[in-house]
Amino acid sequence: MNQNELPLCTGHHHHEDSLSRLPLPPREVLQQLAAFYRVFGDATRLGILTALEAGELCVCDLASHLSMTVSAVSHQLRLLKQARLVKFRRDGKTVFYSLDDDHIRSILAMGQEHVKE
Amino acid sequence: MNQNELPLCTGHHHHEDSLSRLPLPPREVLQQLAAFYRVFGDATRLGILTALEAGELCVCDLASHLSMTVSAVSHQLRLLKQARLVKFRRDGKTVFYSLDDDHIRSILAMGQEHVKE
DNA sequence: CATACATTTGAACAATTGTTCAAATGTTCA
DNA sequence: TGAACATTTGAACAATTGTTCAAATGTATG
Repeated sequence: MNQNELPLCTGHHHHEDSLSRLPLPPREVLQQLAAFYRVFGDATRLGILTALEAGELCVCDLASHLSMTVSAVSHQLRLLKQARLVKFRRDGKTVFYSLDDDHIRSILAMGQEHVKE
Repeated sequence: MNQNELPLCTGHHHHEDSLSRLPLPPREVLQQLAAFYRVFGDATRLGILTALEAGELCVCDLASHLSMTVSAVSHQLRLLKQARLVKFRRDGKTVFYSLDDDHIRSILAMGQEHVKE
């Protein structure tokens, strides 16, 4: 940050008081929150998530449904796992993925509603 | 995409039927939706948005509150404007930004709830 | 008009991200 | 065990992103 640029804000502006009363969430929390939203910020991952609204699916079916490489889908599934948006179970050779909880569904629905406007 | 990799999915798996009944949203819609979520996927922008929950603020106050360059904040405000998450009005030399509607507030609240878990 | 201040903009840079390809794991079944 | 299939993983690459710096725009006021 430029040391000379900060103090130049001399004006005591409209809602400066209420601002000083509002604590800025710690940087770590903002990063964590941003990381959460970022998981939804990719068309491939949204494709996976909306497909999983139909029920559990294996990697292979997801790939053919999205017309994407199995590898690419698997990489994205790893992120979705880490973010706890999907869960999985293994049945023999195939691994079935599904939405982790209904919370995810409502988040997806809300975004879709906003885009429609 | 690898042409040889797609047809290798020979298995007729668990919910393949319900999948074929679920239309994949067109790529354009998924991209649009992803772009929307992506706006929330940055700590600086989330800092701006949460600060604006206190009321309208000028660029300069936002910058000092976030301990960031005025320029950096202005760049991010441009994205927030484009995504229609914030609106603004000019009063003399200063420009006041505020949340575009209460819809944004509920989206922020929902994310915060998820992170707390 | 000239100066000062608030904000915006553009170019450049490092950092992050998504996909691909090739190779490695698991798992079943003959 | 060995062959076949489903999935995962790692390295590499292009594309995107956020910040910085310097310069440009507005806007009020002497």
